[in-house]
Order: sequence, then C-alpha cells, then structure tokens
Amino acid sequence: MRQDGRLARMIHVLVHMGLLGGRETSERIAQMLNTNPVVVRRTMASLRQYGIVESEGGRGGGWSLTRPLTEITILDVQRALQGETILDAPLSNDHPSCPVERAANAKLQRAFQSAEQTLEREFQKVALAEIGEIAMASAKAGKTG
Amino acid sequence: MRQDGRLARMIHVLVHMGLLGGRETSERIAQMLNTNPVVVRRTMASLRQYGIVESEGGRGGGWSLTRPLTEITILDVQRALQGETILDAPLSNDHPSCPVERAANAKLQRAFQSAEQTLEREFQKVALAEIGEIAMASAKAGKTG
DNA sequence: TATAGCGTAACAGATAGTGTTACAGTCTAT
DNA sequence: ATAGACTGTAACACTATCTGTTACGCTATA
Repeated sequence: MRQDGRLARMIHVLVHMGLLGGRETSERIAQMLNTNPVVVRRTMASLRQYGIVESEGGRGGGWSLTRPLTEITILDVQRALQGETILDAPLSNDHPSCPVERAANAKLQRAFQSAEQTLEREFQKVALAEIGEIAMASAKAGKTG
Repeated sequence: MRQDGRLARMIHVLVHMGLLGGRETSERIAQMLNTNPVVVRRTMASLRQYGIVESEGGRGGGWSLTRPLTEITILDVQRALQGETILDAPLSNDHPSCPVERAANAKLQRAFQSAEQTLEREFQKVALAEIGEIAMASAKAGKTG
C-alpha cells in the first residue's frame, strides 16, 4: 500500500506545538514542514475535525492544541487523518464469483487484519509527549543539530 | 501506504495454474484477470525472476509453475513482487537534523516494523495449496457460481 | 478600516500501477 | 526453410492520490 506522509509530518508539527506551548500560524508550520500554508490548513483541518487542534481566524489567530501531548497518541493522529482503517488489504475484484479469487481474498484480508491490529496497538502505546521527551533528550546530548 | 493489487491477482492466477496443472499462455491468464497479456507478462516476469514460475517462448509455450502449490506461500509471491519490504513506514524528511522529526520517525518505524513482522508471519503460514482447497470445497458446496 | 490570519476552490505537478499498441526474438510443426 | 504461436520489451496514454500553488472570500483585532 502507498504510505501517507501526512502522519509523520503532523506528528512532527504537533510535538513542536506542544513543546512551544503557544499558537502557531499556518505560515510557521509550513516552514517546519518545508511546504506551504494551504497544504498545512488542508491537513490540520482533519485534526481539528477530530478535536486534536483548534483554529482561530483573524489577526493573532492560528492553530493550537486542545489538550497536552500526554493525551494525544499516534493512533489519534492516524484516526484523524485516515479514519478507522490503517491498512487496506489489496484484494482483487476481477471475477467476484470465482471461488479461487474469494479464497485468496479471504486469506489476504485475514493477514492484513492481524497486521492492522498490531499497528493499532503500537500506535496507541505512543503518546506524543514521549516523542517530545526523546527529542529534547537527544538535543541536549548534542546528538543532532 | 497504497496497496499493490498485484499480490491478490498473482495468487489468484497461481492457484488456478496449480489446480489445472498445465501450461498457460499470457492470453489465457489475461482473461482470468480481466486484463491484457502484456500486463500479465510484466508481472509474471517478477515471479519468474524469483523462481516461482518459468516461461517458454515459441509455439506451445507459456507459463508453468516450477513447484507444487504446497511449496509456494503468500510470502513467496509477495517477495517476488515487492522484494524484502512489505510495509514502508511513511517517514518525513523535511528537516533531517530536527530531533523531533527524528524521534517521530523512529517511533513510526518501530511500529511499522512490528506490523511488518506480523504480516510476514501470516503470509508465511499460508501455502497456495490451502487456498486451492478452500476454493474447491466452496465450489463443491455450491456456495458460488 | 487596514491587516493578519484561516477556509476553500481550482488547477498544475509528481508518482505508480494499469491498459494498449507495436515490434523483435524464439520455438515448433510442417 | 518458413509460417505461426508464443514471450520480451519499449513506448505512451490513462487513472488516482498526494502535494504544491495561486487566488479570493471571510473574520477578528489593533
């Protein structure tokens, strides 16, 4: 399946927002992501719909978290961006009444469901606060720029 | 990640080939898949490279399995089509030196590696012969057309 | 009321699998 | 030998999805 780069980018942004603590404009977020403000608004709108961030228009407006990083998991961000399903089993649909195709699809679907459960469990284990702590620790240790 | 429909389609074809037992032309396989012979050759070429099928040119030529369905797993087909990696963790690469991006990527990578291991295990558990048996049983039971 | 912000539509670009045509190479039957 | 039935492969169009960009409307604040 083709991966969706928005998950990693949004996690990146949310952690920065949590560490900085204030409100960020689409313009500044776009700079963090090497992209442009419209793309940011488009993606952040999904997070807002899911209740992770809120936006305010007008002068002094921008985006802010609705709750601390300790209460946002990777799974929350994933759900906000892509809904319930993380992995889509790539089934075939060439001859829907063919028993071979059906049997093959059933096996594939089961395998992908297992993997999806694993991913879901892993995503839920990680709160964004943990990512922030790791980042701050490694920055303090001088491992990166 | 975007799914690759070739896995399901190739499993479908290989099981049919195993059940029929003989050699199949790209033309006939294309009919099974509602597609055309060039697409079939393109995809079957990956399976040949991996040793799952072999092809012979010339009159009377076509594609045949190199071993029975009991000795081909879904994982074999997956590896032939996409190489070692099943799931690609969708990491971000906007500011490679940013500790937050690095920490987020590390967490995502670990989660996807777990899911990949699950998928790999599930794929390896299923030999194509098993799919053939299920299909024949359900066809005999009159569950499908 | 000017300005700084978001909201959103519209369109171009990039990428990956798929569909199709065309033609070269190869094997077999005659 | 040669015709015919195959695969091998290049070339190009089509599609879908995410991304990038421009443009313009709405809103809140100084």
